[in-house]
Amino acid sequence: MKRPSPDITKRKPRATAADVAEIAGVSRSAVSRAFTPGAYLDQEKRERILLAAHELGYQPNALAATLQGARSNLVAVFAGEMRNEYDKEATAALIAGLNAVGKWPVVIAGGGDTAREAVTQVLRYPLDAMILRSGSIASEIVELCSKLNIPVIASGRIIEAKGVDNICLLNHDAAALAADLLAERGRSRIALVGGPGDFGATGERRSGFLNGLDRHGLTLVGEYAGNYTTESGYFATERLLEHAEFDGIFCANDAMAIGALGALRDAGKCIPTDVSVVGFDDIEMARWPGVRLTTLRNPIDDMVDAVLSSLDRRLADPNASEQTTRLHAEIILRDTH
Amino acid sequence: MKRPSPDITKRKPRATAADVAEIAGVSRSAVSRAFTPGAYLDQEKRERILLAAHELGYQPNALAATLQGARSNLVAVFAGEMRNEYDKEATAALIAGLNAVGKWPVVIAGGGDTAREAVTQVLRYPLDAMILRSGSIASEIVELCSKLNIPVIASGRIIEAKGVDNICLLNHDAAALAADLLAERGRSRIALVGGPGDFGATGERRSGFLNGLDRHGLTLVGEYAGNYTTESGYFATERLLEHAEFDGIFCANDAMAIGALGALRDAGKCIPTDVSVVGFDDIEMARWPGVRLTTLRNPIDDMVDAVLSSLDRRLADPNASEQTTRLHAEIILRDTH
DNA sequence: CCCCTATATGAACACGTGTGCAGATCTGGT
DNA sequence: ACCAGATCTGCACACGTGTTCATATAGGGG
Repeated sequence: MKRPSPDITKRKPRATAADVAEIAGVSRSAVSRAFTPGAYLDQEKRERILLAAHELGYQPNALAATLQGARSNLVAVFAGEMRNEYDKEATAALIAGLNAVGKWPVVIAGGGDTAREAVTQVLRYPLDAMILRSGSIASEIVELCSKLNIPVIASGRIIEAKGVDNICLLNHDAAALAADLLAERGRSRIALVGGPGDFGATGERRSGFLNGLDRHGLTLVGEYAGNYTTESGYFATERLLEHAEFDGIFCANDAMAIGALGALRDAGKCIPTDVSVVGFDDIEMARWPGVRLTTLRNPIDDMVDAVLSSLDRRLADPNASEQTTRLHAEIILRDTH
Repeated sequence: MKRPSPDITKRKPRATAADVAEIAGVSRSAVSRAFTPGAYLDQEKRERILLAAHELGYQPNALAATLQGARSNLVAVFAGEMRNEYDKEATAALIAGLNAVGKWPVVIAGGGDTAREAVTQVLRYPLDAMILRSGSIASEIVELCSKLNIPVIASGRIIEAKGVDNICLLNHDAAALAADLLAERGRSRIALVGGPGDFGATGERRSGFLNGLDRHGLTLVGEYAGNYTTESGYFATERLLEHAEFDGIFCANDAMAIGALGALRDAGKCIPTDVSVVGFDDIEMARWPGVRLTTLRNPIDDMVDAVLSSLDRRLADPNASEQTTRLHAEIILRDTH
């Protein structure tokens, strides 16, 4: 009954297989086998062990198991700043999806130096994979993971690197659909609220939209860049109203489109009679009464499915070649076009 | 140079301290010491080791360290369904806060049986703590954690149980402030959009509001329960407009208040001239142009600070007595009251 | 020269688990 | 009664780490 460490600040350690073995009157190996389906073990003995385990709240320590080569089932998710609604919805769905298949997401939020340090620290754990939902410091992360043989899955942007799987929307095609929509409504004086240049999808959506307009012989009458927040959409639209006359406007995401709706209404415009508004993403808010935004759905469920299947593939065969999955947007017609 | 397991499906294992020791020409112990600040180790040798480690991308396996009694720094966060904006914002902030102090959140989303199973699985890891942001299956979780000596911190609801710390807003007092606000504006015919009964804060906010009204000699002219979504706020307000005449309305959260704004405007009411609207939480959207909702701030930063300091306290002294931290709401005056 | 101390180093152990191995027991067929 | 095979069980090892322990080396004061 010796207590090697009478340190009062230390928590009583959790029950171990040896503890269970003792009170169940069996060997430690038997306890391990009781938790291993298909292992040879007397039925009556197994029940006795599980009962004892339940009493103590014992479960095998997943980390100790890792040392024998078992998968950790821990997956790092680098979520970035999550400043806009779409990012939050997508991350929440991804977490739920991982949970559903028995993978446990260790989530890193934020950016800059804090995130860099966080990623480094998290890599001290034996991760099954790293999922990137933010592009910041991506190349450093990829390099670190590659040294550690940790598969990387990028979602929402393309990262060209060895061993990185990509899941990304066909932004170009989707934005072209927005142009079709406005043209078919007979809109001819079109404005654009774009995004910041440091995000890959911004350029794809812009060029896709311009391409689509071109197919209908249309060009932009005005353009202003926001930063994907609602406030910036409001502000951008105010500026556009000052300098140009337009009857259709495409915003590179829904948050900005909702800002645009506010600015147009405050300016006395009637939607969609005076101006058609088309957004991008189909966030929850776009469905709300009083908003009912026409938009292009950036399909979160498809994204999660693709990430999970990519994860499966990579775990089954670590040497599998890189794979890029491109997702298709769907037109959602509501009341603003 | 023997390969005990030529299994092609198995990933090449990460570098270990022994690998680093070999290429640096030192003992394995020296490698461990190189990563332990303050340990006796020749300066030149330490540099050589760190260089070799960097080359291999080596970092000590945090889980193996756990076996010697080190903290895992893993913290489970049970986030629930995250159906409304406030939950998403609060969870994102909590994750970022944990990251900032070197704790790594393993996030569980969802509810029901899936969540129950998920919690059980996650408890196989040696967690530093369990943070609850959802009340569903709370009592089961608390019992499991108590057996495993894992401290539990509940945020957003009070859980009366041994070893559980609580962080919770003073909902009653805050809702009473909303009543003051409406009364001071001279509103006399007041309606309420409440929440579902299975959430503790709902009752506190309702009784606090009624109490506040009573202090001004006012009573409700109408009441309808929503489910904390914007759609339900819109619907509830429509119903209230059918059956009662009111000039002030309090909604138990901002999402429903925003729905109420939509319903009131669609009914031709002018805000705040005809009707004052007060929400609860101060989500990001409440600040948006075109919304500018008057509301009561449910202070996320304070919540995160309280959770972190509770975590600190619990880790420093596992036998510390339970602690309940009550947070204060702040009145945010904008354009709807 | 010796002695004491501060510094440096590697061997060995402990942590909790899964599993290979060898031995024990049981089953059923001749 | 005997043997082959199936079923069961415990011992011992490996996994990657931090730390104690004993030992070795260097430095400084007498």
